[in-house]
Amino acid sequence: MAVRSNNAQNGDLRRLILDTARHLLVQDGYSNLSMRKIASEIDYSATSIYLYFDNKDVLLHALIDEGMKQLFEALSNIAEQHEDAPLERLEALCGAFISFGLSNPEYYEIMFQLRPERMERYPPEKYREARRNLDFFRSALDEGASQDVFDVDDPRVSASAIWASLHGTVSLLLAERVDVRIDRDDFIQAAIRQTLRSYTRSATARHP
Amino acid sequence: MAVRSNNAQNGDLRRLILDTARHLLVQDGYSNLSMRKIASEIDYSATSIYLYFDNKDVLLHALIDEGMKQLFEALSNIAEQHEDAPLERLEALCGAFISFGLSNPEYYEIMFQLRPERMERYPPEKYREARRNLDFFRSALDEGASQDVFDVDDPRVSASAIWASLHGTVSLLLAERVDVRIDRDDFIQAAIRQTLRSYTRSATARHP
DNA sequence: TTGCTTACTTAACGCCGTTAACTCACGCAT
DNA sequence: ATGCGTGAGTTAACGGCGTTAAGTAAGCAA
Repeated sequence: MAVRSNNAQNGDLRRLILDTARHLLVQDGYSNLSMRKIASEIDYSATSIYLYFDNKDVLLHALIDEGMKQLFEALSNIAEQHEDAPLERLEALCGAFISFGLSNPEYYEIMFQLRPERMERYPPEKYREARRNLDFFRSALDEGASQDVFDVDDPRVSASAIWASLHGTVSLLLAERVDVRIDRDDFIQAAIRQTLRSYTRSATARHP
Repeated sequence: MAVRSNNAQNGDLRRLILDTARHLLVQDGYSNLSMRKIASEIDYSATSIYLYFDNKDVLLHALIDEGMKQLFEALSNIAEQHEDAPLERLEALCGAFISFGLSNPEYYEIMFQLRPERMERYPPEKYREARRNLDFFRSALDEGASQDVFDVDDPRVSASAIWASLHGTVSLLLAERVDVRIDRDDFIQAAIRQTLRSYTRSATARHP
């Protein structure tokens, strides 16, 4: 209870739970994150958490949301650094996505790697927000296409395909599934170059 | 115990466990697969399983192995159907990989989506075997490069990058994370075309 | 017959998410 | 001042999990 007085005055136990959950997630990983641990970390009973979150999934969704916002910030920063150079922007966005995943593996796991069967369906409003991150890629493709830098059929589909490629790259790296004899940065560069090369209209153009 | 007499004579309880595990995995998914359920399914005590498998991870590895062999079969079949057409072969391999993932989601999950922290490190011999699957892609690139069909720097790296792209595609589809407004097959085709286009040396060649 | 081995079971430990029932201090109306 | 409702938090319990330690019973060898 002495401990408890550390807490911000009162009423925001919810906030405290969320902060602690984030902290434990990053420290111990998703698979070691439990309601009981979160509770004991802040000297409350496990059931207290249920006063503020319906269940573990809901708590998790709140964390996912934080992660999506962080990713949005990262991509947003990158995007405005290359405002009128779609190719460079797309390349930088790819790098930023991968780097976000590699620097925040625990967030990445809950954001993109949890199968839906183990999780309540992602609520639609949040889903929409999560998709904003994809829009950075779509816009870059769109603008690039109109400037004749890119050769794109359907930017929405292509953006998703790019995302898939980046997601695979991050996933394999996080799962340590890439051949150890392959240099990590070489692999990342190859993945990005592979992605870009598919859409860049070469100087000796494809369309006559 | 009446039930028990159904079993193959004796001694191959190990086999029975494995078959039951596979069955339950496919039926209920990885997240619902438990030692206790496997045991109760075959009317043995949960601890019996430990007479044949050191722990759940080891049992899982045995299942992963089965999956890897299945995938190998699938890719192998495809590869020999396009023996001397590296481009068509690569395209077919991509399609086969994705189709394997989508038709065997539970296998796919344990084979490629489990994070290593929740699993004992994949034993090196099995790791090597798993990598044989990647060799189909590497060979296609290799042969394609020597026939001047592909423009490849390092086939080992490129094969991994292709794999990443395919893995991302399957993962997003299985996790139902692709924009619902995008047609599933369009997405798959886009992903494959994106991958291929990065390596195909266009008729109006890139290198002068 | 005794004793060893093999194949399996029972009981238990310490985790987990979650529910139901409770306590108890505070603020308010009487 | 007294009683009461309410909100915030608790304890106890349920049924699940992986795993270990100890026990048991049948079969076989000497």
